[in-house]
Amino acid sequence: MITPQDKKVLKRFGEHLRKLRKEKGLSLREMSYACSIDNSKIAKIEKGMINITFTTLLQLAVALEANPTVLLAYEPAE
Amino acid sequence: MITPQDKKVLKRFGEHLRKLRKEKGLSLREMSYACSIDNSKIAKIEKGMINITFTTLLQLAVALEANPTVLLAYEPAE
DNA sequence: TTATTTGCGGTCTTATTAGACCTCACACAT
DNA sequence: ATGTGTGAGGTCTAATAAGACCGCAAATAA
Repeated sequence: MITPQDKKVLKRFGEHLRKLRKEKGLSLREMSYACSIDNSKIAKIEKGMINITFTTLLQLAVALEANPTVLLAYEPAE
Repeated sequence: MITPQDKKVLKRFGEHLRKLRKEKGLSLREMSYACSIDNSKIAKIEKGMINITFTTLLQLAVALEANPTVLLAYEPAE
């Protein structure tokens, strides 16, 4: 069950991910290629539409060439 | 699809989680109570049997009273 | 011994992710 | 105007996480 609370959390994470991707100068399709995740899926993640799994989280880190912890290093929803 | 590679990754994460739980001095049931995740599920996570979602990851951090990044701060499988 | 706790694994249903593909509108350059 | 890249969503199937419950064997306590 995906609670309204979760929605906010996922949305916040999505914003963070988007920021990281932009900083890295990647387009959705470029990032898609870099981590083998469909670009439409990445867009959904950034929009907080899906609750990604652990392995997907690590894949994203690969594309960003960053330590996975970076993906969780952000201010939670205020 | 859950590849053999993923299996290793999840197993490694499970070991790390288990270590964190032990350090915190929690039993599976205590932790279960602390984050509202069924104890049988936590056992499976520690055994690397399931690929948890983002929100579940955050829930685990709650039980450990730790920053979510701590859950990803470990040496990946060698 | 007896009782309690603990880790662990199985089962079942439902909700949802994964994964692949497609379409569209918009911007910008050619 | 034509082509290209981009963000954003929609659709479909198969795989699987979520969630809740149960039972058991070994360890621990009483």
